[in-house]
Amino acid sequence: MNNFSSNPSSTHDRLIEAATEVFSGYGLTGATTREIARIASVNEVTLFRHFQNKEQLLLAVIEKATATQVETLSSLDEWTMDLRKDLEHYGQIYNQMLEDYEALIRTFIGEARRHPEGARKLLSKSTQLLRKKLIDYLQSAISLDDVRTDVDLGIAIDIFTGMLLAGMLRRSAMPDLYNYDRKTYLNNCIDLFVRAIATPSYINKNLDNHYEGTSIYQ
Amino acid sequence: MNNFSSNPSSTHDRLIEAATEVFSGYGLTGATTREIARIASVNEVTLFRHFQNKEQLLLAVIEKATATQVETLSSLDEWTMDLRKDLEHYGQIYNQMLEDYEALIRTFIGEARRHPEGARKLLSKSTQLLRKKLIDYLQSAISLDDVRTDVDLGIAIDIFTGMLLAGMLRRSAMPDLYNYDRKTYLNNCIDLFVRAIATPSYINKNLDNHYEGTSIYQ
DNA sequence: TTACAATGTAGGTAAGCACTTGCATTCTTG
DNA sequence: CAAGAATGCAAGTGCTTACCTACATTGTAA
Repeated sequence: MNNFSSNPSSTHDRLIEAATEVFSGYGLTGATTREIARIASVNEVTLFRHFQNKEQLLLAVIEKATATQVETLSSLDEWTMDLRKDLEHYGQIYNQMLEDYEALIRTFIGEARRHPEGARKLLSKSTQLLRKKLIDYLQSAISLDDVRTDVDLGIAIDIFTGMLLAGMLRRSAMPDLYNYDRKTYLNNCIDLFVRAIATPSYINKNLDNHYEGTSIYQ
Repeated sequence: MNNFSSNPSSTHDRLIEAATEVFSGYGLTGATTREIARIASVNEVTLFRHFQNKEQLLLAVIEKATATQVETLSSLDEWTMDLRKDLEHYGQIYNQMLEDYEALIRTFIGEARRHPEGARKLLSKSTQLLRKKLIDYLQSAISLDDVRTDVDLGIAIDIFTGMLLAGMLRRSAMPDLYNYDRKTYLNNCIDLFVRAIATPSYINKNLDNHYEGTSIYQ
């Protein structure tokens, strides 16, 4: 469900798309302007007519990608206030985004330390947006007595998104090594997370089938 | 015949060390044999006398790194059978390993898809060792009624190590963006994880200070 | 001392890279 | 149609790369 591109036929946009593909596939240093031009079905000289150099092209790729991500996330705002259901929804969207941009994300994880300063900052933009949204949501879930008051929401969110990121990396790097699929992993993440941050009352009402009869609480 | 020994500061070993440093810092494609030789204080020709080509050198680097990791993990076997304490211990060791090999791990995450087949398999070796150990441990914790029976241990472990991996990546890529330190993050991961997989009885006995008096279980 | 293995030095090759120049061709638009 | 803008094409520049060849120097062990 790759969702780059807005005006596919313009040379400028085709170059950005091609660059996204090549940067993703060969890394920032491994990508060549020749190959990018070839993929865009454009002469290499044209590439340099549109972008001053390779780095400017990279910046354009980043800008486009983060804009798309932010756009996707901004359209999300309907909460059902059912903790487990809402997290599932968000988790799915976020996970989809991770998979769409898998190659690019990998590339940046690998080269973030040594390459353009702006890259990191631009990348963190969509991350921060999601983070803020989820924190606000969990805050309201606390008001409903669904989430415990002694949870550090910022860290919890980072752990949650981290689980999904790590899952994506694992899945795509060694697909045959683990005997469960994306959906199963996602469900386990959410179950695990909800169980970890929810109040006993929420857990008792919504989750436990195994232990409700044998509870030691009294 | 070439009979290069494994003398501590032998040319061979110095080359591997230097290669580790340069591969880590510049990426697999970005690393140059010139720079590796320079760091090893060795002529570039000597590098090619010891390793047939750049790729063989890379394989040697991987082999050494995973051997070190496996060695570290193998020396871990004393469990106290205090779930939270044991996970804390393991989490610290694992996290330390992640930080020690941060640069190399980043590089491989970035280039695992397009580079030597053996790399992935070698990398997964130490991962799998740890995974197996932790699964066995959690299995015994189930016997003690500390961990719920309806937890998929394999997935749970992957989620746990994933949280730590993601934390390391986040910390090292954008250190100033998050207002908590490694130790705090680690503690939160473990708390969260234990609370997610433990039985109500374990949680009640070992964790809850806030809710024990107001439990809705009856 | 002799012999040999490990290393250094100097120079080179063939390829690939980002990026440029000059000019011809097409496309768009008034 | 006319004119300017966007693109193609051929060739080339200067640099860097992995890797090689030939020969000289050192350290070590018999």
